[in-house]
Amino acid sequence: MNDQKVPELNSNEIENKWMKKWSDVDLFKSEQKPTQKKFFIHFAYPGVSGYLHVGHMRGFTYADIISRYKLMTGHNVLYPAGFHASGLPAIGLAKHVARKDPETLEYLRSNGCPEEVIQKLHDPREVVNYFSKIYMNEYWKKFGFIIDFSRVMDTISTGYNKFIQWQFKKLNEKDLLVQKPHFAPFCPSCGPVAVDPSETDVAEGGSAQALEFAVLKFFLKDGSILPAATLRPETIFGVTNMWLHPEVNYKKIELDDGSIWVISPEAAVKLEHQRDNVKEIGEVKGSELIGQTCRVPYTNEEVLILPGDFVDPTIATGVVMSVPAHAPYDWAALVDIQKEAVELEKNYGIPQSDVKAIKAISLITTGKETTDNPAGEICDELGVTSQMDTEKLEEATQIIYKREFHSGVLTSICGEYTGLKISEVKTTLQQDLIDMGLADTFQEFSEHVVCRCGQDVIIKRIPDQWFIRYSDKELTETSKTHAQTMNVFPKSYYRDLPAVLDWFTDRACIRQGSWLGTEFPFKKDWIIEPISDSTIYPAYYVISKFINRDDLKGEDLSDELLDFVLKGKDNNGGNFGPVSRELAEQIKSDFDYWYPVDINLGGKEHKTVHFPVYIMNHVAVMPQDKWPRGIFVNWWVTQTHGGKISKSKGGAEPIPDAAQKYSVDAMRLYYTHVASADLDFEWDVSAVRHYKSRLNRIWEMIHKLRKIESESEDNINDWLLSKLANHIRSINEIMENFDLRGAANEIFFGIYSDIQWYLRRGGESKKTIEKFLDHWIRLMAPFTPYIAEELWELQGNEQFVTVQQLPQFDEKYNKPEAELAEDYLKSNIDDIKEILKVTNIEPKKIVIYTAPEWKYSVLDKVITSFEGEEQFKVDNVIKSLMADPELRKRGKDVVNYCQKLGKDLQKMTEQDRSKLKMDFNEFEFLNSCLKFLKNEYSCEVEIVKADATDIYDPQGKSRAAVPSRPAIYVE
RNA sequence: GCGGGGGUACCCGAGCCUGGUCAAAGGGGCAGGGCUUAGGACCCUGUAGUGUAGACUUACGCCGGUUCAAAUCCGGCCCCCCGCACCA
Repeated sequence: MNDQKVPELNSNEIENKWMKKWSDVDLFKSEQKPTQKKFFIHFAYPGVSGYLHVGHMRGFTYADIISRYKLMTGHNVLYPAGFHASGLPAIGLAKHVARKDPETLEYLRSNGCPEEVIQKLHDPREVVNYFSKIYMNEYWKKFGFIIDFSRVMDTISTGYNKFIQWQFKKLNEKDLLVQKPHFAPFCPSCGPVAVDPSETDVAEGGSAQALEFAVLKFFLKDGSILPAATLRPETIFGVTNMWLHPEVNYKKIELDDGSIWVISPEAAVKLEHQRDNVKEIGEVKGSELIGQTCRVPYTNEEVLILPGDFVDPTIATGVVMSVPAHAPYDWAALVDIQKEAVELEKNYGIPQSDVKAIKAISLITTGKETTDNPAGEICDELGVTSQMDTEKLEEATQIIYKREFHSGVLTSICGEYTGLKISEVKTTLQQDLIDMGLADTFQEFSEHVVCRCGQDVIIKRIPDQWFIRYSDKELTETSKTHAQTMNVFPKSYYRDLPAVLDWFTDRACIRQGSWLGTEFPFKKDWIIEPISDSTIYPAYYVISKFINRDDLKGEDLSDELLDFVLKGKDNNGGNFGPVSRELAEQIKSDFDYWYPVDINLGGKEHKTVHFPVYIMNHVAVMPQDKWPRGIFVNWWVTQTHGGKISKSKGGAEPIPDAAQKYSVDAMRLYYTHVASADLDFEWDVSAVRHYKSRLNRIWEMIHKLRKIESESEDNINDWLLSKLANHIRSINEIMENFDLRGAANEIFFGIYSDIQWYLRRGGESKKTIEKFLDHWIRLMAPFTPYIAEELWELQGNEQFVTVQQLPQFDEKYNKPEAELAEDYLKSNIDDIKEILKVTNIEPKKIVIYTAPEWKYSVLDKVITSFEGEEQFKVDNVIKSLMADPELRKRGKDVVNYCQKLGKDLQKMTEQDRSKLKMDFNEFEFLNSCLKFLKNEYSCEVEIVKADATDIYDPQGKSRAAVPSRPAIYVE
């Protein structure tokens, strides 16, 4: 115990040692073991977009801990992994390399990518090849994952393509594919582009949203249409005038229904891509139209067209309707223009009186406004001075929009719509107007989007886009019902899932352009988009094993073979082309053994996209007994001051560097313990270091324990093993609910503090410690496998701890009395501590008085009677007690004690009471702790019975002694 | 907007479903003590307030309610966060 020399914990060395030993014997290759329960777990395979960061390792680590736990609880585990190569990420990186983007090159170099590799990375296939290896060797193997690498696959191999095409044929057979028009981002010179925050394709506007504007048709005298775009079609009832930019040369466009629209040139370009047969037939300058009137659709009012310099021709149609009562911008412009009525008359010949006569028309009431001009009201409040005051106007717009949307109601000027809520009327009114031929729609981004080539990105209509029909009622209902039978973690997501499945609507599933992926079987040159090609892919892990070892080729995956393997259909006489019947049977048998998936683990970003389609596609194309069994969602590791860790911001250090610095075990423990799975946490280097030192401490502790050679028979040994047994019981329960953090807390902190107490109490039994260490090390193994293997070997074991079984709760070690005794001792120590604190005494002598005999017998009787009677009455017990002459002598004391007991008992739980009933000799136990107590306080300690004769009790404290709570005197 | 989550001590973070054992686990930080040549590591103690005896008072976003009893259940309010579609 005193010898401090402990071999240093050299983590990197240990990691390499065990990594090699495991791989030498191919420990993690999964084969069928028909007698064992199988467990199939995988994580949502990462997109190949370059280096991963320390945050990604969180989820992967969870998957590994669960795998290892299952392995150690009698399961045959399959934990495969692959790479999602389709879609944009790999191409995105390759494009950046190809255009020699300095940031990208710097990023590659700083992560240690060799120059000769960088030379090749302009090719997306090279990107996939290179990074697959990095993920496997530098991340997953290093972290000790028990992944079966013989099954690795990616989504751009021939075999995978065949598999996905098969899936789409099945969807089609089930009538779950449909064609209809769709709007998608499009660059007039580059074709389809992706608009997403990573800005792979776009130079600007990655976070833009596609909006659907209502276009209201205002009729000019000559019958042509001024189409005003708005997000608030209901305000049509409040239109007072129109705004056109006087300097813009508006285009006259003829649509295929013969109508003529007057819109800005920018809008004309957009319209061409949103409609068929659009023809430009003329041009008219804004100023030429100003001063004319036009007819408001539906209300048929005639309103003036006025000049508005604020009108932006690049937004929507470049035609704006004015609703001053509810649109702060319009109000401010109206106020401005009314001030300039004189010039207006001069320049455009509009009578001053007409302009000045324009009054805001209110059509919405929220019950809160004091005037019939809410927009004007807000502008006054915020101190808007002119239409140039854009910041305040923006704020005003937000306020009024939000308020009116939530609590607004249409007023009596709105005809048949009077009294309807804004939140409800919006869509119905828009649809009504469209049906009457008075309105249309127009697709537009919420902000400017600029392509890498410099052109503006617009929204294009694709007339015959293919969709997967997730809106299908039966599919949705079946999926919802099934989801409720799944093990979904955390619980919040389990509750959420039915709503998500309901909300999930048809999804455009193919696209054109430079994307990696599988060609859609029903339309040449169109590629299945990357969400849709990764839904039932875990099934492919069963097949990839055979392809990887060359039992068959990717192109051999015929529809017949896949039907046979995945659906058990055997309808062409067992002929699978080049694949032998025997091999087909073997693959099928593997599939039937491993499938369904028990846990699919992924980050929270998958909650509304990947997981729902994962469930729905299984339900759609697989037999019911192959539908997924469980989902585990993990939240993120964020940047130190919040926000996503991102490469561009130079976030956290590369994974291999971190592993080397902090050790794999420490990082694994950090991910697991620093927060629950359903919580984001910040990457915190100093916290990781703390976990490393925690492991160091455990390492040293175990080395110290191993030096103990003696044997003792104290209560403390029973106590330690009992505590351990109960930890084991609770850890097993906790792990069944996948509360990894809770389990880690017990193993690395709870058990540790127990062994500390054991030593402090003078525990020193070699036998006990051996037993203890055997269990403790096994418990650590799923979380910190390297250190566990090393310690396991140190303890003289020859097999891997990885493949041992976790200890199970053993009733024979459960000793409630031993635990009660230590708790009792601790509570006495607490009391003494409290007394010392309050009195500020440096103790020279401590006397502990255990309760007198008669109190024990009173307690006994009161408890019995308390539990025997439904309506407990102290008086009844007192009566029966007084029958005893011995007690009668103490009359008053007995009554007092009884009454107090009665009250206490009522507050107690069953468990507390059962403790009171335990056969426990306080006096003897305290005496056995004398040495310890004297040591703790470095003073004289005496244990006496309160009813012994001639006791030392200068302050009469002994009278306070009751069972389980002795009196204490300190001097 | 639609859907969901959350506000706990100096900080992170358990507990809340199944009310009492909760002045609230665990970790970190800070302070004191021990150990040590010193530092670090490690161990002990403290970390809402009061208290010369093992307690009491005030506390889990705010207000109110249910209950013998509320961090936990119910109602209202304030504030914060996340996902929302072609993006894995």
